[in-house]
Amino acid sequence: MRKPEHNGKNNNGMNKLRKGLWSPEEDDKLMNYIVNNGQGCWTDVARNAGLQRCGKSCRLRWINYLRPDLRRGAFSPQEEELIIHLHSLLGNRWSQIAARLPGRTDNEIKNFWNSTIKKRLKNKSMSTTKTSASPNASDSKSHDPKKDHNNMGGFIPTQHARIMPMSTSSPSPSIQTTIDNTMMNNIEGFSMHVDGLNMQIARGSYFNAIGQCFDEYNCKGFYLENGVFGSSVNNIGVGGDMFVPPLESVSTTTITTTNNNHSNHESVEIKCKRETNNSTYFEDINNILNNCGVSNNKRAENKIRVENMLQEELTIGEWELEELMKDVSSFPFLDFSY
DNA sequence: AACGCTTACAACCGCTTCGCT
DNA sequence: TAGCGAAGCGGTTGTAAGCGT
Repeated sequence: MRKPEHNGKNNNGMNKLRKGLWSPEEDDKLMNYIVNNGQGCWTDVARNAGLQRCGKSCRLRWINYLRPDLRRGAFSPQEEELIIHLHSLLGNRWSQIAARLPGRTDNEIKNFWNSTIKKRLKNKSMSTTKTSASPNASDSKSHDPKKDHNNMGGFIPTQHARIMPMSTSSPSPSIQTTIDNTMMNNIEGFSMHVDGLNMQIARGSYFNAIGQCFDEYNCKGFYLENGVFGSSVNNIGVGGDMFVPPLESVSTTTITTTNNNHSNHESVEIKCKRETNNSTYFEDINNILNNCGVSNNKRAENKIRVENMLQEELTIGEWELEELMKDVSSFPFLDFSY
Protein backbone atom coordinates (compact mmCIF):
# COMPACT_ATOMS: atom_id res chain seq x y z
CA MET A 1 0.00 0.00 0.00
CA ARG A 2 1.08 3.45 -0.63
CA LYS A 3 0.75 6.57 1.36
CA PRO A 4 -1.69 9.05 -0.14
CA GLU A 5 0.02 12.17 -1.28
CA HIS A 6 -1.57 15.10 0.39
CA ASN A 7 -1.58 17.52 -2.44
CA GLY A 8 -1.66 17.35 -6.16
CA LYS A 9 1.35 19.50 -6.81
CA ASN A 10 4.93 18.62 -7.42
CA ASN A 11 7.95 20.49 -6.18
CA ASN A 12 7.50 23.17 -8.80
CA GLY A 13 3.98 23.85 -7.72
CA MET A 14 2.69 22.48 -11.00
CA ASN A 15 -0.41 20.34 -11.06
CA LYS A 16 0.61 16.75 -10.90
CA LEU A 17 -1.33 13.54 -10.97
CA ARG A 18 -1.73 11.91 -7.63
CA LYS A 19 -0.47 8.43 -6.93
CA GLY A 20 -0.81 6.08 -4.05
CA LEU A 21 -3.74 5.25 -1.87
CA TRP A 22 -7.11 6.67 -2.62
CA SER A 23 -8.69 8.86 0.00
CA PRO A 24 -12.37 8.48 0.92
CA GLU A 25 -13.03 11.85 -0.70
CA GLU A 26 -11.56 10.65 -3.97
CA ASP A 27 -13.62 7.50 -3.77
CA ASP A 28 -16.75 9.55 -3.27
CA LYS A 29 -15.95 11.78 -6.21
CA LEU A 30 -15.33 8.86 -8.51
CA MET A 31 -18.33 6.91 -7.28
CA ASN A 32 -20.68 9.86 -7.61
CA TYR A 33 -19.40 10.73 -11.03
CA ILE A 34 -19.79 7.24 -12.44
CA VAL A 35 -23.19 6.70 -10.90
CA ASN A 36 -24.39 9.97 -12.38
CA ASN A 37 -22.61 9.90 -15.70
CA GLY A 38 -21.55 6.39 -16.43
CA GLN A 39 -18.04 5.33 -17.21
CA GLY A 40 -17.16 6.60 -20.65
CA CYS A 41 -13.58 7.51 -21.38
CA TRP A 42 -11.52 7.14 -18.24
CA THR A 43 -9.41 10.17 -19.00
CA ASP A 44 -12.60 12.20 -19.11
CA VAL A 45 -13.87 10.54 -15.96
CA ALA A 46 -10.72 11.54 -14.12
CA ARG A 47 -10.88 15.11 -15.36
CA ASN A 48 -14.62 15.67 -15.03
CA ALA A 49 -14.86 14.09 -11.62
CA GLY A 50 -12.32 16.59 -10.39
CA LEU A 51 -9.75 13.98 -9.60
CA GLN A 52 -6.05 14.54 -9.95
CA ARG A 53 -5.59 10.99 -11.06
CA CYS A 54 -4.87 9.48 -14.40
CA GLY A 55 -7.71 7.68 -16.14
CA LYS A 56 -5.93 4.42 -15.73
CA SER A 57 -5.81 4.84 -11.99
CA CYS A 58 -9.52 5.71 -11.89
CA ARG A 59 -10.39 2.68 -13.97
CA LEU A 60 -8.41 0.43 -11.66
CA ARG A 61 -9.94 1.91 -8.57
CA TRP A 62 -13.44 1.46 -9.96
CA ILE A 63 -12.88 -2.07 -11.20
CA ASN A 64 -11.03 -3.35 -8.18
CA TYR A 65 -12.70 -1.50 -5.38
CA LEU A 66 -15.67 0.75 -6.02
CA ARG A 67 -17.81 -1.31 -8.35
CA PRO A 68 -21.09 -1.94 -6.56
CA ASP A 69 -21.25 -5.55 -7.63
CA LEU A 70 -18.02 -6.50 -5.96
CA ARG A 71 -18.22 -9.29 -3.47
CA ARG A 72 -15.83 -8.47 -0.70
CA GLY A 73 -14.52 -10.62 2.05
CA ALA A 74 -12.63 -13.83 2.36
CA PHE A 75 -12.73 -16.43 -0.34
CA SER A 76 -14.89 -19.39 0.52
CA PRO A 77 -13.49 -22.91 0.29
CA GLN A 78 -15.69 -23.40 -2.75
CA GLU A 79 -14.20 -20.36 -4.40
CA GLU A 80 -10.73 -21.61 -3.57
CA GLU A 81 -11.41 -24.89 -5.24
CA LEU A 82 -12.87 -23.21 -8.25
CA ILE A 83 -9.87 -20.91 -8.57
CA ILE A 84 -7.48 -23.81 -8.37
CA HIS A 85 -9.43 -25.74 -10.90
CA LEU A 86 -9.65 -22.84 -13.29
CA HIS A 87 -6.00 -22.03 -12.82
CA SER A 88 -5.12 -25.58 -13.71
CA LEU A 89 -6.95 -25.05 -16.97
CA LEU A 90 -6.12 -21.45 -17.73
CA GLY A 91 -2.86 -20.69 -16.03
CA ASN A 92 -2.37 -17.07 -15.02
CA ARG A 93 -5.25 -15.74 -17.07
CA TRP A 94 -6.66 -13.95 -14.10
CA SER A 95 -9.25 -11.99 -15.97
CA GLN A 96 -10.73 -15.15 -17.40
CA ILE A 97 -10.71 -16.83 -14.03
CA ALA A 98 -12.36 -13.75 -12.54
CA ALA A 99 -15.06 -13.92 -15.19
CA ARG A 100 -16.16 -17.18 -13.62
CA LEU A 101 -16.31 -15.74 -10.15
CA PRO A 102 -18.95 -13.05 -10.08
CA GLY A 103 -18.03 -10.23 -7.76
CA ARG A 104 -14.36 -11.07 -7.71
CA THR A 105 -11.71 -9.14 -9.56
CA ASP A 106 -8.72 -10.47 -11.41
CA ASN A 107 -6.47 -8.51 -9.09
CA GLU A 108 -8.11 -9.99 -6.03
CA ILE A 109 -7.83 -13.52 -7.36
CA LYS A 110 -4.25 -12.96 -8.43
CA ASN A 111 -3.31 -11.67 -5.00
CA PHE A 112 -5.14 -14.49 -3.32
CA TRP A 113 -3.39 -17.00 -5.50
CA ASN A 114 0.08 -15.58 -4.97
CA SER A 115 -0.28 -14.98 -1.26
CA THR A 116 -2.32 -17.93 -0.12
CA ILE A 117 -3.14 -20.73 -2.51
CA LYS A 118 0.23 -21.01 -4.17
CA LYS A 119 1.95 -21.23 -0.85
CA ARG A 120 -0.52 -23.69 0.58
CA LEU A 121 -0.34 -26.00 -2.38
CA LYS A 122 3.40 -25.79 -2.42
CA ASN A 123 3.53 -26.90 1.19
CA LYS A 124 1.15 -29.68 0.36
CA SER A 125 3.18 -30.81 -2.61
CA MET A 126 6.29 -30.85 -0.44
CA SER A 127 4.58 -32.96 2.17
CA THR A 128 3.23 -35.34 -0.45
CA THR A 129 6.69 -35.60 -1.93
CA LYS A 130 7.90 -36.86 1.39
CA THR A 131 5.24 -39.55 1.40
CA SER A 132 5.53 -40.39 -2.27
CA ALA A 133 7.33 -43.59 -1.46
CA SER A 134 3.92 -44.90 -0.63
CA PRO A 135 2.67 -47.40 -3.20
CA ASN A 136 -0.47 -45.34 -3.62
CA ALA A 137 1.31 -42.13 -4.32
CA SER A 138 0.47 -40.87 -7.76
CA ASP A 139 2.97 -39.78 -10.33
CA SER A 140 2.77 -36.02 -10.40
CA LYS A 141 3.57 -35.93 -14.07
CA SER A 142 0.84 -38.25 -15.07
CA HIS A 143 -1.98 -37.28 -12.83
CA ASP A 144 -5.34 -36.63 -14.27
CA PRO A 145 -6.55 -33.09 -13.63
CA LYS A 146 -10.13 -34.24 -13.71
CA LYS A 147 -9.47 -36.54 -10.80
CA ASP A 148 -6.84 -34.55 -9.08
CA HIS A 149 -9.03 -31.68 -8.06
CA ASN A 150 -10.68 -34.09 -5.69
CA ASN A 151 -7.44 -34.50 -3.93
CA MET A 152 -6.29 -30.99 -3.40
CA GLY A 153 -4.56 -31.03 -0.13
CA GLY A 154 -4.79 -28.27 2.35
CA PHE A 155 -8.34 -27.40 1.48
CA ILE A 156 -11.42 -27.77 3.48
CA PRO A 157 -13.51 -30.54 2.01
CA THR A 158 -16.74 -29.16 0.74
CA GLN A 159 -18.96 -32.10 1.26
CA HIS A 160 -20.72 -29.92 3.72
CA ALA A 161 -21.35 -27.27 1.20
CA ARG A 162 -23.20 -24.92 3.45
CA ILE A 163 -22.59 -21.42 2.35
CA MET A 164 -21.19 -19.45 5.19
CA PRO A 165 -21.98 -15.84 5.81
CA MET A 166 -19.34 -14.02 3.95
CA SER A 167 -16.86 -12.40 6.19
CA THR A 168 -15.69 -8.96 5.39
CA SER A 169 -12.30 -7.46 5.08
CA SER A 170 -11.99 -3.75 5.30
CA PRO A 171 -13.85 -1.87 2.69
CA SER A 172 -13.10 1.70 1.93
CA PRO A 173 -14.47 4.00 4.61
CA SER A 174 -16.71 5.65 2.10
CA ILE A 175 -18.15 2.40 0.92
CA GLN A 176 -18.52 1.20 4.46
CA THR A 177 -20.56 4.26 5.19
CA THR A 178 -22.66 3.68 2.14
CA ILE A 179 -23.51 0.18 3.17
CA ASP A 180 -23.97 0.84 6.85
CA ASN A 181 -26.38 3.64 6.21
CA THR A 182 -28.55 1.68 3.88
CA MET A 183 -28.77 -1.81 5.16
CA MET A 184 -30.82 -1.26 8.27
CA ASN A 185 -34.08 -1.93 6.59
CA ASN A 186 -36.74 -4.46 7.31
CA ILE A 187 -37.66 -6.46 4.31
CA GLU A 188 -41.06 -8.04 4.32
CA GLY A 189 -40.85 -9.02 7.93
CA PHE A 190 -37.37 -10.40 7.76
CA SER A 191 -35.15 -8.89 10.32
CA MET A 192 -31.76 -8.17 8.97
CA HIS A 193 -28.40 -8.21 10.56
CA VAL A 194 -25.81 -6.04 8.97
CA ASP A 195 -22.30 -7.33 8.91
CA GLY A 196 -20.13 -5.05 6.87
CA LEU A 197 -21.17 -5.54 3.32
CA ASN A 198 -23.19 -8.62 4.08
CA MET A 199 -26.65 -8.95 5.40
CA GLN A 200 -28.20 -11.82 7.16
CA ILE A 201 -31.89 -12.18 6.83
CA ALA A 202 -33.53 -13.95 9.71
CA ARG A 203 -34.23 -17.57 9.04
CA GLY A 204 -30.78 -18.17 7.82
CA SER A 205 -30.52 -16.64 4.43
CA TYR A 206 -27.59 -14.50 3.58
CA PHE A 207 -27.05 -12.04 0.89
CA ASN A 208 -24.32 -9.57 0.42
CA ALA A 209 -24.24 -6.06 -0.84
CA ILE A 210 -24.32 -7.09 -4.43
CA GLY A 211 -27.21 -9.31 -3.78
CA GLN A 212 -26.15 -12.89 -3.96
CA CYS A 213 -28.52 -14.84 -1.77
CA PHE A 214 -27.75 -17.96 0.11
CA ASP A 215 -30.29 -19.96 2.00
CA GLU A 216 -28.76 -21.62 5.01
CA TYR A 217 -31.32 -24.37 5.12
CA ASN A 218 -31.79 -25.34 1.55
CA CYS A 219 -28.36 -24.30 0.42
CA LYS A 220 -29.88 -23.00 -2.72
CA GLY A 221 -27.57 -20.14 -3.35
CA PHE A 222 -26.94 -18.48 -6.63
CA TYR A 223 -23.66 -20.18 -7.06
CA LEU A 224 -24.68 -23.62 -5.98
CA GLU A 225 -27.75 -23.99 -8.07
CA ASN A 226 -26.10 -22.51 -11.07
CA GLY A 227 -23.44 -25.06 -10.56
CA VAL A 228 -20.55 -22.76 -10.11
CA PHE A 229 -19.44 -24.62 -7.05
CA GLY A 230 -20.79 -27.96 -7.88
CA SER A 231 -23.72 -29.79 -9.23
CA SER A 232 -25.34 -30.48 -5.92
CA VAL A 233 -24.77 -29.93 -2.27
CA ASN A 234 -23.41 -33.34 -1.56
CA ASN A 235 -21.50 -33.70 -4.71
CA ILE A 236 -18.93 -31.01 -4.47
CA GLY A 237 -15.29 -31.20 -3.77
CA VAL A 238 -14.18 -34.51 -2.39
CA GLY A 239 -15.90 -37.23 -4.28
CA GLY A 240 -17.72 -34.88 -6.60
CA ASP A 241 -16.98 -33.31 -9.89
CA MET A 242 -16.39 -29.63 -10.13
CA PHE A 243 -18.73 -28.22 -12.69
CA VAL A 244 -17.81 -25.04 -14.45
CA PRO A 245 -20.80 -23.48 -16.09
CA PRO A 246 -20.75 -21.51 -19.24
CA LEU A 247 -20.60 -17.85 -18.45
CA GLU A 248 -23.93 -17.27 -20.12
CA SER A 249 -25.66 -19.19 -17.37
CA VAL A 250 -24.56 -16.68 -14.79
CA SER A 251 -27.54 -14.46 -15.16
CA THR A 252 -28.75 -11.65 -13.04
CA THR A 253 -32.15 -11.71 -11.50
CA THR A 254 -33.62 -8.31 -11.21
CA ILE A 255 -35.13 -7.33 -7.94
CA THR A 256 -37.89 -4.79 -7.89
CA THR A 257 -37.89 -2.38 -5.01
CA THR A 258 -40.35 0.26 -4.05
CA ASN A 259 -39.80 2.66 -1.23
CA ASN A 260 -42.72 3.91 0.81
CA ASN A 261 -42.08 6.61 3.30
CA HIS A 262 -44.09 6.04 6.44
CA SER A 263 -42.95 8.39 9.15
CA ASN A 264 -39.27 7.89 8.59
CA HIS A 265 -39.76 4.24 8.17
CA GLU A 266 -38.80 3.02 4.80
CA SER A 267 -40.29 -0.27 3.92
CA VAL A 268 -38.82 -2.04 1.04
CA GLU A 269 -40.86 -4.42 -0.93
CA ILE A 270 -38.78 -6.94 -2.63
CA LYS A 271 -39.91 -9.27 -5.23
CA CYS A 272 -37.36 -11.83 -5.94
CA LYS A 273 -37.91 -13.41 -9.24
CA ARG A 274 -36.76 -16.91 -9.64
CA GLU A 275 -35.35 -17.55 -12.99
CA THR A 276 -33.71 -20.48 -14.60
CA ASN A 277 -32.26 -23.04 -12.21
CA ASN A 278 -34.31 -21.55 -9.40
CA SER A 279 -31.45 -19.28 -8.54
CA THR A 280 -32.25 -16.50 -6.19
CA TYR A 281 -30.34 -13.39 -6.88
CA PHE A 282 -31.06 -10.18 -5.13
CA GLU A 283 -30.10 -6.85 -6.47
CA ASP A 284 -31.03 -3.94 -4.36
CA ILE A 285 -29.76 -1.21 -6.57
CA ASN A 286 -31.52 1.44 -4.55
CA ASN A 287 -29.40 0.60 -1.57
CA ILE A 288 -26.35 1.28 -3.62
CA LEU A 289 -27.68 4.53 -4.92
CA ASN A 290 -29.31 5.94 -1.83
CA ASN A 291 -26.06 7.04 -0.33
CA CYS A 292 -24.20 8.28 -3.32
CA GLY A 293 -25.50 11.79 -2.95
CA VAL A 294 -27.99 11.19 -5.68
CA SER A 295 -31.17 13.16 -5.74
CA ASN A 296 -34.46 11.32 -5.78
CA ASN A 297 -35.41 12.36 -9.27
CA LYS A 298 -32.18 11.02 -10.62
CA ARG A 299 -32.38 7.80 -8.71
CA ALA A 300 -34.62 5.95 -11.09
CA GLU A 301 -32.50 6.98 -14.01
CA ASN A 302 -29.35 5.96 -12.22
CA LYS A 303 -30.88 2.68 -11.18
CA ILE A 304 -31.32 1.76 -14.79
CA ARG A 305 -27.78 2.80 -15.53
CA VAL A 306 -26.32 0.74 -12.73
CA GLU A 307 -28.46 -2.23 -13.65
CA ASN A 308 -27.24 -2.01 -17.20
CA MET A 309 -23.69 -1.70 -16.02
CA LEU A 310 -24.00 -4.76 -13.82
CA GLN A 311 -25.64 -6.73 -16.56
CA GLU A 312 -22.90 -5.77 -18.97
CA GLU A 313 -20.19 -6.69 -16.56
CA LEU A 314 -21.74 -10.05 -15.89
CA THR A 315 -22.09 -10.88 -19.52
CA ILE A 316 -18.79 -9.63 -20.82
CA GLY A 317 -15.82 -11.87 -20.68
CA GLU A 318 -16.93 -14.56 -23.07
CA TRP A 319 -14.00 -16.82 -23.09
CA GLU A 320 -12.72 -19.85 -24.73
CA LEU A 321 -12.88 -22.41 -21.96
CA GLU A 322 -14.50 -24.92 -24.21
CA GLU A 323 -11.68 -24.36 -26.65
CA LEU A 324 -9.16 -24.71 -23.89
CA MET A 325 -10.77 -27.88 -22.62
CA LYS A 326 -9.93 -29.46 -25.93
CA ASP A 327 -6.32 -29.17 -25.07
CA VAL A 328 -6.11 -29.35 -21.34
CA SER A 329 -2.65 -30.82 -21.56
CA SER A 330 -1.30 -27.51 -22.74
CA PHE A 331 -1.90 -26.07 -19.31
CA PRO A 332 0.28 -27.03 -16.42
CA PHE A 333 -1.85 -28.48 -13.68
CA LEU A 334 -0.87 -27.13 -10.36
CA ASP A 335 2.46 -26.06 -11.62
CA PHE A 336 4.08 -23.73 -9.14
CA SER A 337 7.35 -23.34 -10.84
CA TYR A 338 6.50 -19.92 -12.19
C1' DA B 1 6.96 -1.56 24.64
C1' DA B 2 9.96 -2.19 20.87
C1' DC B 3 11.62 -4.48 17.22
C1' DG B 4 11.81 -7.41 13.19
C1' DC B 5 9.55 -10.55 10.23
C1' DT B 6 5.51 -12.06 7.56
C1' DT B 7 1.22 -11.54 5.28
C1' DA B 8 -2.32 -9.49 2.54
C1' DC B 9 -3.60 -6.61 -0.83
C1' DA B 10 -4.00 -1.91 -3.06
C1' DA B 11 -1.89 0.26 -6.60
C1' DC B 12 1.57 1.03 -10.13
C1' DC B 13 4.15 -0.25 -14.37
C1' DG B 14 4.82 -1.77 -18.79
C1' DC B 15 3.25 -4.40 -22.41
C1' DT B 16 -0.48 -5.95 -25.54
C1' DT B 17 -4.84 -5.48 -27.71
C1' DC B 18 -8.52 -2.95 -29.61
C1' DG B 19 -10.91 0.57 -32.09
C1' DC B 20 -10.96 4.64 -34.53
C1' DT B 21 -9.25 7.85 -38.08
C1' DT C 1 -2.16 0.19 -43.69
C1' DA C 2 -0.17 3.06 -40.26
C1' DG C 3 -0.56 5.74 -36.33
C1' DC C 4 -2.54 6.95 -32.22
C1' DG C 5 -5.06 6.85 -27.84
C1' DA C 6 -7.73 4.14 -24.67
C1' DA C 7 -8.62 -0.07 -22.46
C1' DG C 8 -7.20 -4.47 -20.75
C1' DC C 9 -4.07 -7.51 -18.65
C1' DG C 10 -0.46 -9.72 -15.82
C1' DG C 11 3.68 -8.93 -13.12
C1' DT C 12 5.58 -6.46 -9.55
C1' DT C 13 6.13 -3.25 -5.74
C1' DG C 14 5.29 -1.05 -1.40
C1' DT C 15 3.27 -0.79 2.96
C1' DA C 16 -0.31 -1.31 6.78
C1' DA C 17 -1.45 -4.63 9.86
C1' DG C 18 -0.65 -8.72 12.30
C1' DC C 19 2.29 -11.66 14.77
C1' DG C 20 6.15 -13.59 17.36
C1' DT C 21 10.10 -12.72 20.18
